[in-house]
Amino acid sequence: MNDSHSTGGMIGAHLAKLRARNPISAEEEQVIRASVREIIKVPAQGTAAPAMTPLDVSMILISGIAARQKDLRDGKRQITELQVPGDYTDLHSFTLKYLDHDVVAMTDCTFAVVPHTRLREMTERHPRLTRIYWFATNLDAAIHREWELSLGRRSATASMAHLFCELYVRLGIVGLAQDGRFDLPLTQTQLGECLGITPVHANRTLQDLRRADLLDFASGMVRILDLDGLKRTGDFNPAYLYLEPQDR
Amino acid sequence: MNDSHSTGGMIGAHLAKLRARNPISAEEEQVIRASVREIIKVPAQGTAAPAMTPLDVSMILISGIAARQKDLRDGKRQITELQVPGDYTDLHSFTLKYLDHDVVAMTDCTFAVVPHTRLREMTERHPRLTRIYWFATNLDAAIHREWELSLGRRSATASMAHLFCELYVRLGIVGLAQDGRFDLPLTQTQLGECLGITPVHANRTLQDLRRADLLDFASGMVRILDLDGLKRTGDFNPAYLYLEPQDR
DNA sequence: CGGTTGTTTGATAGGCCTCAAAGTCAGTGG
DNA sequence: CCACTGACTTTGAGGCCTATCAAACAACCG
Repeated sequence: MNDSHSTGGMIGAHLAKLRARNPISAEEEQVIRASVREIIKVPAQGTAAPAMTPLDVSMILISGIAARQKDLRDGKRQITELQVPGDYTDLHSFTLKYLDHDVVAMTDCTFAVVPHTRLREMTERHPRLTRIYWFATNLDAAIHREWELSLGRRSATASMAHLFCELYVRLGIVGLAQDGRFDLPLTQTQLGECLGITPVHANRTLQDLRRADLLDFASGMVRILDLDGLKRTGDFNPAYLYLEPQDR
Repeated sequence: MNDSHSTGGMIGAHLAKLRARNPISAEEEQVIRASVREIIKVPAQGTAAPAMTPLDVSMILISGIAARQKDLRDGKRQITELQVPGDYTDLHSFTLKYLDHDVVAMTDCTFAVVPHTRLREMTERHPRLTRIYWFATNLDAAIHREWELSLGRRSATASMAHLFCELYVRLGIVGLAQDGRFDLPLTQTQLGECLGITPVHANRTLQDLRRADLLDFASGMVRILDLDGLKRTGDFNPAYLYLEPQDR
């Protein structure tokens, strides 16, 4: 039917993300691999999934950094969540039918494309996998809530620290962060769009963290120098990332 | 098994909310009614579902206003979503197993309690209902994203206007708002906790809207005087509430 | 090497916060 | 029936955090 070796072979990060939260059997892994129809590339700044448009596929991010973003009439932009490799960037389009936001590629990205027809089959035949993917979208909502807390109540410095902590954990799960280091090819403007601040203030906020010897962010590379201190200034508690494996 | 007449009979608002987005058959309605184990009351300020605690039931709000809220170390509080009658306030606890936030009663509330065991049965036997409830949690996430946009990019006045527009639509769906009027027994402090502003500023923001003849909010009653104007100042577009019925 | 994109710095402005106190109103009890 | 209380709303003054505007600096690129 589909060539699950050439396509399903690239979703190692996705399986790692799932397995960090629930056991996945060999049979389930096979179903997941077989759900992928094709692999596509989206260049930096490109739109992977447009808002307000009927969709019949969902996409798993294989490589690169993507984001959900919403725009205001006056051109102001808010990123509501960052996506890292392994994330199902628009699994929710399966039930929503269209998206209330754009999914955009922050860097050059590769995606695995999964037709909604196969997700529908999954809900008919694989209730446990269905619960696991339902959980995955609920995890996105939990991240949204934590960002609401940052946007509403945390200072810019605390929000920035919190964001780096979150990314360190999420990238670590899929093997893309270790020893306090990870690649993050985002501009300061884009970081500001995550935190609801201007590029100028994003810059000054990063300088704060640098001056406090908490982390260094330069040329797309993050070096966390004091993880405990960073967690403290960001009021970071990873419970909202649901890292303990559970039976679902 | 359970007395679905005495318990399931109170979820009319819930069915109305579901039917605004998808057809629900008589058989499915029966499954939903039968899923309710009991009805409980939670007094104003009480915690309906505590954060960070293993849960084995989910709850449908029957009457009253509830909220998801997250706290910061320093006591600052952020409400991440308001819940109105008909909403499944913690359906996501079925897959999350514990919540990253409290569900608190803003007013005296009544809830229908649904054991997770019955939700699990639903995922095994009723794939279409599963998709519909999956959608319901994705709708919560969409609301979270819209609030992120308010918190990050909208002015306090615009955010406040937007919030009233959202509540007018959501309460209208379940028959609790009409002709620009609805009950909203919240304090200005609580409204501020939704928007990430202080009580003092919430007060001044409400005065702005009053002075602009957009709406009046007094003694727990909202009167929208100029809905179009309110939508314009709040940059409100209801697309994120997914109001068109779809096959799921 | 000019052009473009992104970062950094400086000066000023403004939205929202903080602190403080007065005003309003419903409920309670003498 | 009138203090009295407590919760909430409103007003005022001053200050801080972040935005805005402008320009210089740095880095990459064809």
